Amino acid sequence: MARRSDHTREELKDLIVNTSWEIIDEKGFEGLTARNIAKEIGYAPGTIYNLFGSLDDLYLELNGRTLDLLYDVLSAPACADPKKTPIQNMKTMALHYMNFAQDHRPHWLMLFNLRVTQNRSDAQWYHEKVEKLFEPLSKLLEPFFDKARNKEKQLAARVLWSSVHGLCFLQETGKISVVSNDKAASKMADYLIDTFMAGIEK
Amino acid sequence: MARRSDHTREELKDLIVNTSWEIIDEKGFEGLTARNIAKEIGYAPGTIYNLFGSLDDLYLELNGRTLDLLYDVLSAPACADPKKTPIQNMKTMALHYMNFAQDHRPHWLMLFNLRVTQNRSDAQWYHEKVEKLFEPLSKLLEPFFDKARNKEKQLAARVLWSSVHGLCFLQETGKISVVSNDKAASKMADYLIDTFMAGIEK
DNA sequence: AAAAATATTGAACATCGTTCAAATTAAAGG
DNA sequence: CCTTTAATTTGAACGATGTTCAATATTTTT
Repeated sequence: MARRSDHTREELKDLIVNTSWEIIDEKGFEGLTARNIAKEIGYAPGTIYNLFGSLDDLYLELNGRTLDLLYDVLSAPACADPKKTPIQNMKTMALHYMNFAQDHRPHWLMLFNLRVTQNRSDAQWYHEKVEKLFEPLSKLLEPFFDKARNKEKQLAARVLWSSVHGLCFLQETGKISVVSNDKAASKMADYLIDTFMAGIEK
Repeated sequence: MARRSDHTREELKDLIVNTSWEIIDEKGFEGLTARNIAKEIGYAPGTIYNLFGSLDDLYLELNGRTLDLLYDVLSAPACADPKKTPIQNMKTMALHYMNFAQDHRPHWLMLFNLRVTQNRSDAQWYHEKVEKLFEPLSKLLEPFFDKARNKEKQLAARVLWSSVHGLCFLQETGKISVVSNDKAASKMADYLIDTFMAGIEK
């Protein structure tokens, strides 16, 4: 039996989240079970329920981490290179997003897993992380909208973001196979950005 | 025990699919279990496995139906009204898609459920149904591309379709809450279509 | 009528999320 | 240092799930 002085409550929570993260990396979301986590951290399954009310709460925590990582990727300097045009930066950002989806596939998929946090009105902090996700793109859009059209800029950011995501999701999950070719996905994103931005400039 | 002369093999298959469809309507995808179906049709759970190798096979069949229904919606005359501009028709089509997602929510969600048919290279007939989904939009795009740019038209259709879907998905699942307002989703679709098509016309 | 072929059954298996009384460990009081 | 109280950890147990497959029941063939 694990001694309760082995970890503080907070340490244990971190341990569970970290271990869960690795399990997802190795075995995918399907491999993430209470018993699996327990075995890995050397505690009993019940312990997880002492720290997290349910696995859904743990999922939310994990998704929070994924959102943080995703934000880091989208807000990287490479996506806001002053030597490049905003449109070029947008394409880079879209590419980064798609690479993120590939590199962290199981974690990224988990964000959109319908089983996870389905009927829960997600925590406020979660919504804030989501909100932050639109900011890097919104900044790139600034040159195209004067201050009076700030609302439209927000709209454009969300629409463009969702569109790129839509491409990425259909491509990555293969549910509605949008493209046959593998590298064609980024080409589609480029086409979307070029066309959409041309429409805005008009 | 159900007598085996009650239904032919094909009748039984239809019975299972139809009953499953209703269960999903009433209880959502979570309520669709082998035991639930069996109880409803008056057979034992094992019978389902005689007709469908696994529940995944049944899911595929159900998704096929949803795709058929969705095609009917997108190819409705209202979405190709000759008295309206192609862009107006596109907006109608997008609205129809979003309404479909709302009206047949559990079935529509099932199309993108990651649990379903994950590692299976889906049947050919399934891919054909998916392929057909792009056609109505592709037709509306025809006036904007001459014959030499047919490839680009196909690309545009897929990009635009995926983009609208991306909006709809994020909105409907609430995973990445794109809009606060309820009816704002269709407004975003309109903005996307207007801007994207303006970019194409340029 | 007997035998062969086919269809149906439902108990059994492994697994899941989750609960909670009991056991264990740490802290507080005397 | 011992006893009592509080907090933590446990793991068997519950009700589910998808799936299997020997046994049973039904139909067809001989």
